[in-house]
Amino acid sequence: MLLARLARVSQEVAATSARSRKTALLAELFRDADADDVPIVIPYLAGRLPQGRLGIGWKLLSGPVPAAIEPSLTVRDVDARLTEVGAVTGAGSQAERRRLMDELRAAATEDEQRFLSGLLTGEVRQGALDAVAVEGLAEATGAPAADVRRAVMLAGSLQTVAQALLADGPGALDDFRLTVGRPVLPMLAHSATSVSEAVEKLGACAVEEKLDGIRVQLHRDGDDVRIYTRTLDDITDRLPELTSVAMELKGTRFILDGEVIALDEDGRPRSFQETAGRVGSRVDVATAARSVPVSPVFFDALSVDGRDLLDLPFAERHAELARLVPEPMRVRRALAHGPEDIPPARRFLAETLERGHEGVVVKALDAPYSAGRRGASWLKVKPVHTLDLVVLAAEWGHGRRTGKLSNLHLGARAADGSFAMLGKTFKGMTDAMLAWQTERLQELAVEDSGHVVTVRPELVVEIAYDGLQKSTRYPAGVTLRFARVVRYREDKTPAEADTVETLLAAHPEVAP
DNA sequence: TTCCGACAGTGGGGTCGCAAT
DNA sequence: ATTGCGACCCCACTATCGGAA
Repeated sequence: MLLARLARVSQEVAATSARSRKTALLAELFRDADADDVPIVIPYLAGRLPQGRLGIGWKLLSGPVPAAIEPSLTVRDVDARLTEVGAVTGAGSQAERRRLMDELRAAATEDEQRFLSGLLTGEVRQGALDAVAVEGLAEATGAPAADVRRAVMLAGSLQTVAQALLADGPGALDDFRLTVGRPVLPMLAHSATSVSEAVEKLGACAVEEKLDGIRVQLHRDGDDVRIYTRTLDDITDRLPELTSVAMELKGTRFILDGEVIALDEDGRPRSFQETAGRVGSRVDVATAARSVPVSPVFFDALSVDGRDLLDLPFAERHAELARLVPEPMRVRRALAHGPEDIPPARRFLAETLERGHEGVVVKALDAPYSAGRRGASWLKVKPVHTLDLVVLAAEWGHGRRTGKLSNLHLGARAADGSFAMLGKTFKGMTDAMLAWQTERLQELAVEDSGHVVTVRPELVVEIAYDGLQKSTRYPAGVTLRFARVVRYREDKTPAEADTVETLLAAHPEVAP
């Protein structure tokens, strides 16, 4: 298949907002694709590369290269050339990669160049990722969409399912079963604002500690242990202590779902930054493991002794987990049978926070494991802090926010009367707020670099955030975690905004 | 007709690894 | 040694489509 065809379809998909039309366009494309094209076409459409990380970013794509007039590149050509670029390492590699990329871009037409840049910098934005592609694939092959979706969850990737489907037809879906050693997309949680809201919604449920660590899926098949992240990357080599744990558990064939977290001597959680740094270290793992050991905490069992547990109710899966994993390695939990158990569930949340954890996840006891979905049967509850901060600047938005001032620079009052920047946020804004702030901030503008509009610090905005973390980037030495806009406070003056001092006092554990 | 679940988009900060400076 | 880039951890929230109620 020609890259030009892919680029054109991608543009057409982006141009329509109707999901049914997107699905139809993709179905048509899949019908025309060779089975060999599919492992490339599918990830390209979702803005991914089959090779995973290639080390090609905006820097390598900068500068104009004359475009070809006639399309000649096939998707397989492009894939092979990108593999070649990714394989270049060592001294002088930057220049060689540059040369190869310029060569590739010169072989592409203008439309193809645009698609390639989008692909390599993560800006495909056509309003169709894997979920829409699943629908398109079902339409193209006549397989039921639900069956395709399930096969994708179990295979952990759409492209392998697509390839099998297009080569062998709907019957190929039967080959995708839960397999120990092959990662499954993990189930995710929605948010709830309170424990009572979550319990009322779910009925009989477990209230479990939410640990601020790294999600892991642990597979053991005899002597073979594999560990995967939320995005199904294999991190087995980075967590030797988890492999030891897997070998000591009672069963010999299982898939468990859990979290790893670094704890201090008292069993209190270390900061997320420490856990993430540890899990991210892959060069000298032994040293990293000595200075920041991590502990696993499991909360679900997907497969035990060759039995697929995904469709069992959570209560039964947890019983299997309890058979395999001793108490200290299972997440702490409390059971709630209905609204009458809301008070003890609230106490459990309070105790969890007291122990230094993030919050709780409330899980319906009768729900199956919805792999790869943000199931409504898991609800997380975390405390929210708010602050009144001053807008110092704003950045021009991209994509659907083009022409709108989007990303706000936030400041708190410092001791000397100036404002100390604490971070940025683009979250929580409605379209109406975006329109309003674009107008208002331009009235307050003192400078526009084309990217950042600096304003007089006069506008107060209420910001919600999850906590404070250390920062080397911002002057106060701290930054807000997951900051989002709640509302503008036109009733407040900058002199009434919160101060750095009170913020640090509220979070003594991270104060510099 | 209204409601609601699922999805995509919009990017945030931090840390690590690697190559270049 | 330091800096810049890319990858990948964590993540909240809104808008929209289209099926369910």
